[in-house]
Formats: sequence, structure tokens, C-alpha cells
Amino acid sequence: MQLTRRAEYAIRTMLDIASNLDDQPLMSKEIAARQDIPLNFLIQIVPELRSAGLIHTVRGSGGGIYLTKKPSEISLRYIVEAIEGPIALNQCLIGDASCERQPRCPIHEVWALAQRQMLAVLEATTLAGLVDQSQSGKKAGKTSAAADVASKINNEVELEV
Amino acid sequence: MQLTRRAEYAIRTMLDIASNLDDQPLMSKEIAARQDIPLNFLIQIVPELRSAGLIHTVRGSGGGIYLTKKPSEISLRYIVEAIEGPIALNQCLIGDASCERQPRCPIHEVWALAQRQMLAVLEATTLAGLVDQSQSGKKAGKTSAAADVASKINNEVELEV
DNA sequence: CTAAACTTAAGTAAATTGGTAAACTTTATG
DNA sequence: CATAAAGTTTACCAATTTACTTAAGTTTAG
Repeated sequence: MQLTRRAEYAIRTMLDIASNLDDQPLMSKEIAARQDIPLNFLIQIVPELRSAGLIHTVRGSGGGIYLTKKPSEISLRYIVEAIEGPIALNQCLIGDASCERQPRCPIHEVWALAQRQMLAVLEATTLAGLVDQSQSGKKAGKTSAAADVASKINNEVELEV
Repeated sequence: MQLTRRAEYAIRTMLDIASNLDDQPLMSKEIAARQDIPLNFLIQIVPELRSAGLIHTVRGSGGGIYLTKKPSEISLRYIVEAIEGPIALNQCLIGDASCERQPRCPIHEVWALAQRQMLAVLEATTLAGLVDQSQSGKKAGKTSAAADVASKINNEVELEV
């Protein structure tokens, strides 16, 4: 029931690249150092992001990594699923999957709803939104990416975590 | 990122007991057969539900299991956390946990929001709601427990899963 | 041609998952 | 009080996943 380190590192990596202002491609080594990711582990994650079409990589001296899309077009959901495959909170939500137990299993439907609620947040959150917040950082404006998302899906529930 | 079998079986077990109309305690063996749970596995789960205070067990011949609370007072969240411990979609959400990376890490806050959305559903879903739906089963009324919950938290997001 | 950079393919220790098995304790009932 | 029915406890296990590490490539700028 928890995000893997791989996916967390993938998110940090994508965010690191999206925050990069030069148009030089970034090297894995820099990213690893800046984001506290074991280099040899990151080096394994990068090709997965590439085969998912999220980044381009340039080999050889002077090479590195850059994004293939605009940060505003890359959602957290997309990044997570690039690494972990489709998100399914319950086994019965894999694929199109209606529960095999009953035509309409009540448990199945509750998990489906919980998952929709969660995915809505991950889908509404883009790298652009996250970068904005990181960069407004110390400034007066206290809008968080999460707050943006919350207002976007205009339905945050009051509940202590 | 997925519910374990243990927790799924725990939910089925609790729902099975809540659906029981007699006030005879139910035996693990019956429950296992009815809910397609390997008996020897269920037998391992039952004591966990008991130490979480969700059920009482009666030993010896004629013994079995019954609920300690009313089905309307038992939420899915409670059952899941009895088995898996506190739900945390990201490592940085364990405990009270503010992210150690930044005072306000944008990634952390997004996951916190996603988790609140998900937990709201699991918390609003009680065994009573699920039993209602199972039993209205074939009838005309098409209210699902999930639909009830959705209206309760009055904010379901449109999104294809 | 060589150092910088990504690529590919193994390997690995530890934890988790989903079970199974066996020995034990408690208790109703005859 | 004997016995069978029921839950309890403990231990074990194989497969998978996780989070890495290592090492031997390949590509390319300069």
C-alpha cells in the first residue's frame, strides 16, 4: 500500500529536470547527488523513464537527460505508472476487472471509488505545478501545488490524516 | 501500492460476520469456506482482528467469532489498519512525518492530499453500509455502498479508472 | 583515442507475501 | 472425565519484491 522508492526517485528526477532552466541536458550523476538518490539505482530507473517516453537521453560525453514534453503535460500519475505499471489499490481493480466474486461486489466498488479519488489528485498534479511551488518557495504566496490541486478538483474532504 | 490478501480476507471475514443474522458465533471454518479463504491462513488473521478489538472469540466446542461493535461503527479503514497498520501511501507520510527533505516538500503534500481523499472513502464506508447493499442485492434499488459513500462525501470526481 | 556518459545484464541481501503445518489450550457435551 | 470441537501459538517455507551494487559493455564529443 505504499509507493516504491523507485517511483519516488522517478518523481524527484522528473521534478529535478523540470526545474532545470538551462537547456543543457542533465546528467544522472548531478541529479543523483542533488536528489539524494543512489547513482547506480538511478541509472536503472532512467531507462524505464525513457522507454515510457517521458525523457530523451543523449549518450556520450556532453550527454544527459531532458524531458520530451512540457512539465504542464506530465502528471504524477503518469510518472508513477511509468515505473510501477497501472495503479490498482486492490487486486480486483487490475485490468478492466469486475470482481469475479459477485456481479457487483460492494467491496470492489468501494475500492474503485477510493482509487478514483486518489488518482484524481495524482492526475491533476503536474510537474509544472510542483515546480511553481518549489520556486515560489520562500515568497509570500502560500499556494501549494496540493492546494491548487485541491481547488482544481474542488472537493477536498475534511479529515485528519 | 496494493491491499494485501490478509487485509482483503479480513474485510470479507468481517462482512461475513456482520451479515450473519443468528446470534450464534460463526466458526472460522464456515467463514473460510463461504468466503474462499484458505482456512489455515484465516486462522492466522483472526487473532489479529481480535487483538485489534474488532471481534470476540469463544474457544472450545460451540465457540466461534462475533463482532464487538455494531456494523455501523466499523469502517473499512479500521479493518485495514487493524491488519496492515497505519495506511501511508508514501514513506514520508508515516507517523506525523513532515518530509525530511524540505520544510514543505511539494511532493509530500500532494501525496498527503491523495491519501486524505482515499481515506475519506474508506472511513465513510461501514460494514452496515456494505451489508445493506449485499442484501438489497437483486432488488430494484440500485444504491451501492460506494454510491452512498460518494454522496456522503459529496465530492466524487469524474475520472475514468 | 580517450574520457565522459548512458546501456545492459547480473547478482544479492533483506523484507514481504501468501501460505502450510503441527502442537497446544480451552470448553461444551455425553 | 473423556473426547471432540474450537480457537491459539509458534514455526516454517517458497516465491516475489525491494533496493541496491557490480561489472562489462557501447556511444560520442573533443
